[in-house]
Amino acid sequence: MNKTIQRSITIRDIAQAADVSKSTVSLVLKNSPLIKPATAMKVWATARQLGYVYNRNAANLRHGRSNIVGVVVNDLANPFFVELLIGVERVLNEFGFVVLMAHTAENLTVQNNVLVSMREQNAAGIILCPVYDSPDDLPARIGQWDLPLVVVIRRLWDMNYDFVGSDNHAGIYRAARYLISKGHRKIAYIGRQGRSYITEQRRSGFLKAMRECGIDVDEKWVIDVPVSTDGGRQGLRTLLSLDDRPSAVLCYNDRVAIGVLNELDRLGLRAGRDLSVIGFDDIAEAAHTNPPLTTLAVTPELQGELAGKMLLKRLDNPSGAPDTTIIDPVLVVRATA
Amino acid sequence: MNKTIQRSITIRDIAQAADVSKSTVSLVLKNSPLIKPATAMKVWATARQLGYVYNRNAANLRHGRSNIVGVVVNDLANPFFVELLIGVERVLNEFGFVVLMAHTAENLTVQNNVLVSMREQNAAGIILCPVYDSPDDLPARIGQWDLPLVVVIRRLWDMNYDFVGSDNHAGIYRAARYLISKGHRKIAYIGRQGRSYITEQRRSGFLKAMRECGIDVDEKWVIDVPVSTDGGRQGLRTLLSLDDRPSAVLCYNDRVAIGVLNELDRLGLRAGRDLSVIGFDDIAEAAHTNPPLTTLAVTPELQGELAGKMLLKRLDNPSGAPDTTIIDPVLVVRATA
DNA sequence: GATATAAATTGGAACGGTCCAAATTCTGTG
DNA sequence: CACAGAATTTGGACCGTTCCAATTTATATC
Repeated sequence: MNKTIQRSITIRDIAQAADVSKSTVSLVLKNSPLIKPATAMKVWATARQLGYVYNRNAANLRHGRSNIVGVVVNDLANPFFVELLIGVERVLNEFGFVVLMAHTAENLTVQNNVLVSMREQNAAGIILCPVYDSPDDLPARIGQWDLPLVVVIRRLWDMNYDFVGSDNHAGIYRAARYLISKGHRKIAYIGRQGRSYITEQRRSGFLKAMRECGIDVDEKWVIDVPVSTDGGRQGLRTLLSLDDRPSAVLCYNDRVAIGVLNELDRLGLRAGRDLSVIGFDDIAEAAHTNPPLTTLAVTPELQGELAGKMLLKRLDNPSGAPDTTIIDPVLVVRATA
Repeated sequence: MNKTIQRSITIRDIAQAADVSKSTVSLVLKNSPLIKPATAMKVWATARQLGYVYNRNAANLRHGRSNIVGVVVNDLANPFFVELLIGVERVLNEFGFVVLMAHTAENLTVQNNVLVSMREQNAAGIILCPVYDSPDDLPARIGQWDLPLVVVIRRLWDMNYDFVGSDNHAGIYRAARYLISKGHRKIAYIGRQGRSYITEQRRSGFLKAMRECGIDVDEKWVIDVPVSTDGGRQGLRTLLSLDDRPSAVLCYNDRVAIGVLNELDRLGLRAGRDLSVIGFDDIAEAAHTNPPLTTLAVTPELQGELAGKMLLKRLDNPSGAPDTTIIDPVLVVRATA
């Protein structure tokens, strides 16, 4: 065991061994065209031979930017965000960036800490899905930090920032119209507890479709639950306890819908036959529920990729006007509606 | 718009403004007891006032260690790993570390790149769930990099490293015994395609239970599939196409089991009545499948926490003997068996 | 009030790269 | 062969912190 404390190999060591200057080595490492190929070869060889490891810390310190991108996500328990994360990660990796991941669990304090931490870490940029009750000026504040930012999925009331997300209003509207076209009139909506832009958008999409078709909405059929499978179960129980039961239910997202499906099954009812159910997101698992879930596809992984690319563009051009990409949800009809 | 390029505020700026030396400021920032409280107050105040941001890059460069921990995970499409990740992240965060996340998608090349990248990033340590066909000397190689490492979930044949995982052999064995005790004799096992320590362990747990009970295993009932919902579906179809069908099926993990459940439902069969099904992992979603899945609970989130803590311990004591924690799977009986 | 000791503070040298302006070595041309 | 211009290479300052040894200041003791 050679247990001497070994100072790590630096650019200088290579320089000495290869008989060039450290500047040359530096240039070689970044594949500069200034260097004569023969020299480059020689340097690479000795670098490899000495077991050199590039020190990004030192590099970052000097030129003031890093290859770290912070990604903050709030609910990894929801596969939607995981798929998003996968997309982001793939794109960023491809372009030589590395992902500093943080999970806020919908906690505002954690979110703040995490953002500060990423700033200290000298992140090149941030991809953020804000906690539901984030202050409206959050993006502006991050902007003042000179930290390029792309907001994903959850738009705040303020909209002056790069954004990738889906058209929540149009999505739910489309699903509602579909149900109506199938002859449903007694349609319930299980929404999210709490106020936010996205929550309002979805609810209003539902209400608009109903209004347009001249269908009265019994307010008992519009309920709010926590966004989780348990929320879905609980929502369904509430609806089934009514004297006048709906014949179809539109859910805030797939997680909620899966809870609904589960509760239905428990009660010996069959989704699609006894009650139509539609979700939102089309997470991977929606194709494998029993019965398979009819839902609105918003391609989370693609959204992740788009967000990654938008950030890269922003890094190239920090001062351009804010960009926005909105995915139009596609209704995927499976077995539940 | 004040658009002058602003050099960022450094420790020196604070020093000047607060009329102390930069060394003092440095000491204050790390809450050194050497500093007189009054001075510390003053320094903190000016730091806040100037909008100072700590530069971890510089700090890391100087003292040679960072607060970054690399977490490499291979299959985020499997909620098991996500839950693990959540656990890891929470613990590390609590202790001031930050997670550099990487997703290898079971690709050995990606895994290598990612590890190199983390090394360049000067990570304090690594938590790694190795790609299935990782070379056996991978942990040793990382050890030579002087990079503290905790391997999770997937043990290689070599075992000389910190490890957190579950007892795969005992888990499947227990499930098999349970099925047998329920009167099943025609039990199938849907395993994983490819060889690895963990794959062998599970299969042998199954075979051992059968042997012990003097039950012949029809080799047509022991099949291998890709680990995915589709793998599960495909496996079930294969089994149902046999002249002699099994009455129960043990699955490599919950994802596979969910595929089985889905295919059963599609065929109008009911898991638990027409065919008993048991999974492995007890991912959150197992409680919400239709019908709810009987499975082996291995508490992935807890395993993540344990792995995080083990790494922290290793950072404290780099030269101690390798540590191992094995979770004993608990059979959670729901509706499918 | 002098002295010994403890408590606070400080300047300067690292850490390992990148950047820049200047120096050196090559080319091709007359 | 001299020389301009291009192609390569190079030394030294610098990025923002921490570490260390040394210095200054405060406190206790006689």
